Amino acid sequence: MVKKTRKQQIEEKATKLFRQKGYAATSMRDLAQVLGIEAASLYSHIKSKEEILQKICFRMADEFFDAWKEVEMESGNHAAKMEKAAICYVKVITKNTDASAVFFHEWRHLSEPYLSEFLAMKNDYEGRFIKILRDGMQSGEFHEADEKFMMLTILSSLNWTHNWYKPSGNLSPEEVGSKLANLILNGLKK
Amino acid sequence: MVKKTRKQQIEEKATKLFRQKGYAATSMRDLAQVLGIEAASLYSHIKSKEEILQKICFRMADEFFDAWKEVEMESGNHAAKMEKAAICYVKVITKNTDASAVFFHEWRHLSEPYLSEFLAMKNDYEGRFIKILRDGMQSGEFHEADEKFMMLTILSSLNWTHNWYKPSGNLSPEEVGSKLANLILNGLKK
DNA sequence: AATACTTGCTAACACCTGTTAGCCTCATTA
DNA sequence: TAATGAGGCTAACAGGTGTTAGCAAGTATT
Repeated sequence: MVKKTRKQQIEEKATKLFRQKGYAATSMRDLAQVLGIEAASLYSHIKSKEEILQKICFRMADEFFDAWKEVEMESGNHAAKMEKAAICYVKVITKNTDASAVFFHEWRHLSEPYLSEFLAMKNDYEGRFIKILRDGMQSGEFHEADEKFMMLTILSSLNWTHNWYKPSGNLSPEEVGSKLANLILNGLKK
Repeated sequence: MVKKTRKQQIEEKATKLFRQKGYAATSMRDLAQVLGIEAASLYSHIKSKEEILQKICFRMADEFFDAWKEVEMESGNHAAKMEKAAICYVKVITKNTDASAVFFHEWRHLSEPYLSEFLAMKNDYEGRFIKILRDGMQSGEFHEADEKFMMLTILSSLNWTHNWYKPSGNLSPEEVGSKLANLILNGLKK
């Protein structure tokens, strides 16, 4: 167990609170209370409330991009690539469901220029999924359909993982990602 | 064009703002400004800020339950039932994407006893989806899999519709629901 | 022993929050 | 003509908001 700095502790508790109550509805006094200190004391460690949100959002974004490297190494067909993408994506989400929930729901409270930067990254990432879909359609591996529609639908299923995944459950992140990919690729029907 | 009461106008603008900025981050003064009046004047028409949220959430819930009646009339196999459920669900969402967004994201700001009532309804509704899945698995129509996992994944795809559906687009709600059902039932792969 | 860093405090700031009280005006109805 | 109700106003409330200034104690480093 590595010793955590006070700043890390603050970010951790803030992540939990932001998830639970939402960013806007969480006050610095709420956060301070959880840590057993006064609100003003927080500012010895952090610059602002929004700085915490920025850290959470951009750290998660970094992790998603990092995980994509593994996807690029996948040399199978497009279905294999899609499965790999799902697994890597879910792995990042399940590693920290609190931060993921904040990442998915609270980014809109970022102020400029962070908001624009965030949206650009989101767009970039979505484009990578679209590419797999497009390539798979062109090669005849996937059904022809609206790529963007497909991408949004697939990502929404993957995103939702943060809401129900429990590390204590009997499914590993890889298994969850694999099962999700299977549902997406092969559907419900026999 | 039916003449709208002031109260209806307030709820409409509030829905838009709650969606845009979130419930907690929307102030009564924000809302008043959009309507061109003072914040205090709002209280000639409404009881409280939360009352607006309650109206939005429970009206949407009612619409979802109403729409289910049509699902119950479906007499085909379980795949047909699932498709019908998806279509009816999407129809409700697309009819008012603003209210849907608030419904899906802001319900946690309801206070008791409304919160508990809301969660009970949510649970009930999810149970109906689970039943279709379970029946379909028992009859051998669907692949065997964790029902709750399946339900959550399917609903998350359907829920996301509010985020990208534009009434101005070239897809009708029925078509969107049908395409989503097709992806869920048959998957991406040929 | 001197220095710097970490961590925390109290007090206060300027402003925003939802909401109430009391009053006024205007259009519709009895 | 009188009464009613819808719609809106100003002023104010009690409390919450993020944040800063200035200070103090303890711990680790030089």
